[in-house]
Amino acid sequence: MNPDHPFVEQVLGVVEEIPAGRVMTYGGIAAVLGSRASRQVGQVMARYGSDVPWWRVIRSDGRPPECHEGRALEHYREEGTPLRTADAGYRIDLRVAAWSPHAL
DNA sequence: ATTATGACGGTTC
DNA sequence: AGAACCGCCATAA
Repeated sequence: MNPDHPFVEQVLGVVEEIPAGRVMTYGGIAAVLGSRASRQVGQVMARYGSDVPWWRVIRSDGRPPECHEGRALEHYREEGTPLRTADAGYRIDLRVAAWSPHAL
């Protein structure tokens, strides 16, 4: 898997399309690319996600990656992403914040 | 080649 | 709600 791999470019392309305050799940992105390889999306983010709004890519649980949940929270507050603050940390309101690149 | 692991997801219990 | 399982595919050992 190198940066030139089409899958990588497509993933990064989709992520860049996500508007501020909105989010997309790993599986969602994989689905858009006609795949179910949500893990590959995660891998791509881990390797090449440094220069895209990675915090807008979350898990289907409505929580950002465990490693960066604190980091992501700052961005969410900054962008006004719909959050559902609960006792055990917080989670994104997927019902409202979920986004799809269909309308482009 | 085989096994384990990972910024994951969905189903089942 | 939480845990166990299986599916997915690239990488590392």
